[in-house]
Amino acid sequence: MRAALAPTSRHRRKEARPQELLQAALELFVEKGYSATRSEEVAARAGVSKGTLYLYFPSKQELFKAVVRTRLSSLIAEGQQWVDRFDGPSAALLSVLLQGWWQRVGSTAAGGIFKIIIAEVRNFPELAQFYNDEVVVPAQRLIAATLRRGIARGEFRDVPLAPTTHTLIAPLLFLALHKHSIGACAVSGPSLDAEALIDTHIDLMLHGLQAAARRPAARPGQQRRAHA
Amino acid sequence: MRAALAPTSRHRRKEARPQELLQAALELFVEKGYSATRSEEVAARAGVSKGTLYLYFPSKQELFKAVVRTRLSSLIAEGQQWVDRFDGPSAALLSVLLQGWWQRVGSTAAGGIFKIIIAEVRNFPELAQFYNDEVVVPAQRLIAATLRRGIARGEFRDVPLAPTTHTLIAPLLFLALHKHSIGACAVSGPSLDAEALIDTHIDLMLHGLQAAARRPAARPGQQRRAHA
Amino acid sequence: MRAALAPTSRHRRKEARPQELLQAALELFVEKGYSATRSEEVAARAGVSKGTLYLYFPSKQELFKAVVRTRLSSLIAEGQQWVDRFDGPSAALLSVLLQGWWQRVGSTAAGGIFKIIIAEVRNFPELAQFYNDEVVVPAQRLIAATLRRGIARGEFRDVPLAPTTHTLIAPLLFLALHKHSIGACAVSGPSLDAEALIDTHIDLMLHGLQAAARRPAARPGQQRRAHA
Amino acid sequence: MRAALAPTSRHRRKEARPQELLQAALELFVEKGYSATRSEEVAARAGVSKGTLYLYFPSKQELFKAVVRTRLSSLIAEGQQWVDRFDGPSAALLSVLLQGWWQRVGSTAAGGIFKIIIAEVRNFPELAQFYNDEVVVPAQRLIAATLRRGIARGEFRDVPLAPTTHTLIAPLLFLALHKHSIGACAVSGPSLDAEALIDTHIDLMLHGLQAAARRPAARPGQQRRAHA
DNA sequence: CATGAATGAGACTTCATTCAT
DNA sequence: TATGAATGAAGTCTCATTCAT
Repeated sequence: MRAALAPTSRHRRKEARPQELLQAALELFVEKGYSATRSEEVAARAGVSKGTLYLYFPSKQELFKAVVRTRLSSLIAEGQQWVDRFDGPSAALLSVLLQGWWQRVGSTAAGGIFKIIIAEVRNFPELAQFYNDEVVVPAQRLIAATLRRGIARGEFRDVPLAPTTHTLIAPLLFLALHKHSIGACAVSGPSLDAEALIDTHIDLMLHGLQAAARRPAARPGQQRRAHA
Repeated sequence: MRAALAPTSRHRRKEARPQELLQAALELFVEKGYSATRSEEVAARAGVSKGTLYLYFPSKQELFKAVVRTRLSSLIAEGQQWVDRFDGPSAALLSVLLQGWWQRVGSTAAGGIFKIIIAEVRNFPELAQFYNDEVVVPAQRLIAATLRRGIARGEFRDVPLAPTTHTLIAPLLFLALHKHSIGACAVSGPSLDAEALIDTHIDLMLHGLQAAARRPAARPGQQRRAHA
Repeated sequence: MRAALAPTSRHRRKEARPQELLQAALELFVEKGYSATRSEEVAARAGVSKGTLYLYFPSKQELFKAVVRTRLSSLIAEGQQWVDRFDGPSAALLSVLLQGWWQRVGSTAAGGIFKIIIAEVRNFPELAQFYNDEVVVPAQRLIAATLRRGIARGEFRDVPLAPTTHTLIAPLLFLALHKHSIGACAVSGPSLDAEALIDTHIDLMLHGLQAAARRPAARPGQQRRAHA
Repeated sequence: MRAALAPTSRHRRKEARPQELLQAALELFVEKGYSATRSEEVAARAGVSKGTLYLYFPSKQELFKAVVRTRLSSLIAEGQQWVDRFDGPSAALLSVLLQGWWQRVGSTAAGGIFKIIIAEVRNFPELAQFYNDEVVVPAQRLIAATLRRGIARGEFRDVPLAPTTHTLIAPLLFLALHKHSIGACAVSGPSLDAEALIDTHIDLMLHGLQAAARRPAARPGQQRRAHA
């Protein structure tokens, strides 16, 4: 089934184990939260026994940290490359970044990591610094760079960077949070239409950001979708 | 016999107990989360024994629901009255609502309730419905009513209500979430300036909402504070 | 309302309290058993507060002993008088005793005391001797005397006294036990028809006891009721 | 690898655990009753820790149900086979059934189960239905089938089935009840001679049941033992 | 006498982690 | 390497009993 040089299925399994365990752990941590996830359940979902989990990760805490490490770091670098290479209106760049984040992160399982962080970081102090350095700072740098670019090119008003970054990111993060908490419950409340929400958000933001004179220009999300 | 005199210390304690317990519970739930808070610890912080807690609240879950009712439901009802009675520009009303929410909820311990909901609602399905009925729906009604008012009076563009409500609320909620999770950790990262952030958010929103022709009018947050 | 010399209603209440508490305790002990009965519930059923119960009985155990003492002793003496005075066929005497026991004891709340004894005597060692001396021995004496009378008069076969006494009594006691345990549950099983059962039992017993030659004589239960 | 050799001590223990736990549970339930037995104590008597008990039985209630199934249900099924296959006088069959019940159930620890049911079934409604379906109904079917057989073959009088079944069973059950309650206490009262009592009971019952013409026939208990 | 708020030992059950196999 | 039986600390909730009023 596999080429002669490929490792035996046994070896392959052995090498794949950590990834399988990390995937199972991510899913369960997102579903139930860190504390409420039982290590036996992680092992079971990865198709191994409880003892095997402890062969690869010395404790539940370390397993959690490994999940965070493997799932968040690569996502940041990719975005930074977009910003560095982009050559077009800043409004379009901002739109691409936010839309892209939702498609590649927010709407996937990885989006649930934010819920875990919000929920349990305070009971898990060493994670706080790690998450701040590894995720918060680089992500804010990304958005701030884009805003600075727009202001410098005269496309955006001269807004304060940090708070604006927050207002830009928060609704998206919040959407991911919602998706993995109340949104995951069978509640007869109003369900969020993520796509519409993101379009509206971007539209609103660009309205707010753009200098009065140029406002009619470049609003990429607008062509595809009218605000129902 | 006890007539108009101050109640005995025993009686005074008895009447104060529920509030003391609710306060202790709120603090601990916000600090540690719902599951991670031990009921004995709530009792201890209120200065009573484990058993006494159960004299006033039949279970940990009911204790939590009582906290939500005391600290959120009642304020939302109050806000609805504001909206019903308000007589002035919708921009001012929106600004008052958002600023007021931060001062009375977001910046206080009650703001931590959102973290708890986000974090644990999925493991306690009964809470999902309770929170949805008691908080989510009334709060969205509040904001939507305000937007509808502005649109009807020609002050706001004809934006879609639900997504706009989300973009208006999310950054504030997110701020509260941050304050009680990463923001509560002793991390050397960038700390959020909540006041500046809210001002910027409101400014940005009003820019985005207001009809082009009238934009220069009524932006209450703007007079008092320049965007740092 | 009461004669002038009668104590005030307050005093009357005070004197009636122990009886009211004992009555409430009997009912609840029979319903739930000793351990499962909460002392607050006993107090509530007697219309007083928890503290008051402890004014009259120093502990739940003493309350239980008081219930047993006041409810079992008088029942025995009454039966003995019947035996001493009876003047007729022994079959009729036996029938009267067994029927009478069911009507005056087994079918009433007092019948539940046997359940309590069976259930809890082993966790309550000092009660064992008391119950044996006060109830078991006198009751067996009663039945044995009747059998001895029948044998002496040539009405009954020469059966062994102790075992026969047991076979005579057990089904009735068992009926009482059943009434207060499984019989009190809403179970779709076969419910016992106590009257029919007692008639059949007496019939069977007299058939078994009576000397072969005389069997057709005196079977009191038989006239009134055919065996369905 | 372990082939036909004896299992390792670890494996041997694992297979024996459920039986050890059931035995310990039976003993303690009979000694103290269901509620008064602490699960940790059951584990300790079986030589394991608290947690291990829950590895094999999901709750105290399920543990109890397993005890009933192991010690009563299986024996009743066995008895039914006896009845179906038996080829001889019904008096002998009845005698075998009652004597067998005493030897295999009544005189063993399993006889104490009836005490538990009597004592606590009312506080555990789920157990009522379980016990009724699992024990009461099958056991009554067993005896009723035997009576019906005797009546059909002209060996027994045409007695009513349900009440007769009760009179047949009750003294045995009562004997078991006594043995595990008052009989288990160090009381200087008259102790029951179970063997004699059962012989007498069977003798009495067969006298009562058998048709007048045939009474002298087949009374198996009679040859071995005179009524002391 | 009477009350009922308060206590705290103790019950059942869960689950991260260890370790003999 | 892999297993899964075993452990025991910890969590929620109950209830007999006390005692200030």
